[in-house]
Amino acid sequence: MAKALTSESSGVRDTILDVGQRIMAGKGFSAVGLNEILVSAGVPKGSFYHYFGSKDAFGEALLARYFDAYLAEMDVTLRDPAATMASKLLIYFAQWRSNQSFDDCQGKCLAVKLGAEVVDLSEPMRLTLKQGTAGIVARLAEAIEGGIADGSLKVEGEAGQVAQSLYQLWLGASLMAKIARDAVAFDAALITTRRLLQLPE
Amino acid sequence: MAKALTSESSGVRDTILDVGQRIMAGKGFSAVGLNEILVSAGVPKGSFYHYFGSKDAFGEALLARYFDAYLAEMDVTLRDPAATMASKLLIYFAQWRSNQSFDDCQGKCLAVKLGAEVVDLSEPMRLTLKQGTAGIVARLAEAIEGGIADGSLKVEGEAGQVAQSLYQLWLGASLMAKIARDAVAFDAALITTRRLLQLPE
DNA sequence: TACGGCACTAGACGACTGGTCTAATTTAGG
DNA sequence: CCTAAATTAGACCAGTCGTCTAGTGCCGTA
Repeated sequence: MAKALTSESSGVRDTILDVGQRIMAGKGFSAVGLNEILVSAGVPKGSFYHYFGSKDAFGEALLARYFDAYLAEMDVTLRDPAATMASKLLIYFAQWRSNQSFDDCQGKCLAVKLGAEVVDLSEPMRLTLKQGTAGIVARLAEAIEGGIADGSLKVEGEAGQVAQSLYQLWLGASLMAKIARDAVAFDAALITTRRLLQLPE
Repeated sequence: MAKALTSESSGVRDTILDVGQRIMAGKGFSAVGLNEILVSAGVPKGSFYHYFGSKDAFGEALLARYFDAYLAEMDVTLRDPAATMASKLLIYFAQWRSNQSFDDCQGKCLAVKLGAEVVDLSEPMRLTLKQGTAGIVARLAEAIEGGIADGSLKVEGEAGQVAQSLYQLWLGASLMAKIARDAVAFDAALITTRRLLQLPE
């Protein structure tokens, strides 16, 4: 019955994760009760503690799964051999922007939505976040180095430092976009991104 | 009794706000119950609803008060006539960094800590956040224009766009600092800040 | 001194939700 | 058909926000 409503990729555990991610991406971690997730997933409460040790452990699994998928998609975007590194980076940021669009629902970036809240709540969740964001920055740094190598972009200073700054810039832009509920933050971030990578406007 | 523990600047209302801010800056909004705040403040529940209509209204007052104080302090920092605009901006960001230090408690920036969580929870809180952050960006833009005028810095493009990007950059840096629990994010942000303002390293 | 009215405090209470856990049930294997 | 593991049902109580009724103390006025 309720199963048909979900993607039902591989059993109850993933269903809970799917639904939980959708709801928590909207309302945050603490504000969402297990009940809401479980009812919406059509899964009885008792099952939850069969698959997860606690709400915190659930949050950790949720973040880990999220970053796995995120990094995999990022690799797809940045690995295309038919494009310059600079253009692939611009595509990546364009995707970022549209992922945070307000049409479907605002903001699927869990680092922004849950990061600040969860970091002081659970050490395992913090470490998962730390590892995931480090992976993103590392890929960005690699892409920048690739762009220098293929001549499609230039940076002042170290690629790693620029990568870190770019990620922070877009993280902050996502937060501002959520606060202001418009996209001007992304416009500003994009202009600054081009400037830092010394790309034509 | 319990009064002596607080600053007791001007009555119960401010005490509740003081204590609430301290606790929520650590644990977030939803994760903190009124009880915890009120017990810690030595104020009975009945008083709370005399001063505030609801928890949401309380959060709104909290944010409004926070931004008032923040903008006032920012004005003090940026208004000193004896320094160049560039050096005042650098002082501002140095203050930002030390405000988010891990010694006392990590992170007093409520825009980072509460922003993403609260924005989808309460429209009044969102608008307070929007107004407050807009005030910060406006002052930053003004300072950049002043710095161009006094010759202490230069920017490519519009001052407002650079101001917006700088704020986003530091917002993101604060989030990363919370996640990683170190200050490398601020180092990166500072280097990029100097670059965007065309200041010597 | 007496009174009336107001600002505020006190904290019990209700209706409900939170996460957690144990006991019961279903399911699968031999 | 019996055992053992996988899964579920729902009890459990501490905690949630918010309401409500007394009660306190302090005014200004007379």
